Amino acid sequence: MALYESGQMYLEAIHVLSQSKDKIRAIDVGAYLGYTKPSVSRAIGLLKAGEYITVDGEGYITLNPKGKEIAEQLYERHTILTGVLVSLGVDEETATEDACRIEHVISDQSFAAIKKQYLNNKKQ
Amino acid sequence: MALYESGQMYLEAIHVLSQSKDKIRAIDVGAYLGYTKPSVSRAIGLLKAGEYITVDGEGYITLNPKGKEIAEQLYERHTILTGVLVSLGVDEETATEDACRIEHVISDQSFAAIKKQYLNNKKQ
DNA sequence: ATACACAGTTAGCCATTGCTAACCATGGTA
DNA sequence: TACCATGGTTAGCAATGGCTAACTGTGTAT
Repeated sequence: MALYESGQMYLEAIHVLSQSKDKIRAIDVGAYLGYTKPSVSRAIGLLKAGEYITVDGEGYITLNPKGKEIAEQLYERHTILTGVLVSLGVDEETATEDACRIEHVISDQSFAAIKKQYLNNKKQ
Repeated sequence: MALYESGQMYLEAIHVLSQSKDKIRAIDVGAYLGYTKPSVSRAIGLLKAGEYITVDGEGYITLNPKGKEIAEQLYERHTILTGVLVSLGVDEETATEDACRIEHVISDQSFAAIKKQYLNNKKQ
């Protein structure tokens, strides 16, 4: 089961939400991403089928190890990329939006290079 | 008439090809992008309808001012982003691939910030 | 009990953008 | 003339991923 950009967004959203709430349902994810219930419902179904998440009898969503790994990786990309852009003078909102799109298309190699440089700069 | 990511790719391809050839046809664009004739045919039709390009009676394609501006802007992004990644140690091929995807999703503000930083670094 | 609100699902539409199959038109060559 | 290569078009399929409309189920409040 392939995971597309859209699926990654949902995983990341669940991860972010779980940092401030302990019970997350589809409706929360939809509110966070600005998507409608049916869109979320389908996406959640696909992620469940792919074993990226578990949805309990009450509709509460948790990330499986597989999903969590992806979500955390994306979130790290998001954080670092936003940090890089902000450090270059880009405003927070724009930086976040751009990071959100770039995180899905950049290669591991390029991200690693950017991260290394960013952390080095920060130290000094 | 809206111009989507795909349309931008075609404009950029036409621009790049016109730096080494003076007569460009749909078939050349397809070969460059790795797309089939029907895909290119439709895309060219849309770009023509949107007045981004002109196609003469023999099928030769030229960028209109409107299309040229977009193509040049994208090409600049491509060049700079590739340069940035390479300067961070990313290999040429990966850098180009990533630049190709990032150039379509990054904001003007973020790109300007990256460009400024890159040119400054280069000078020293 | 009836009614309403809230969460979720199902069915099905639409856009973008690639593809294959199959066709047309033009030009060169046996 | 007959054939074939080349370039382009048309028709229609598929995947991703939003959307609306309309339904189900459950719990609360009048």
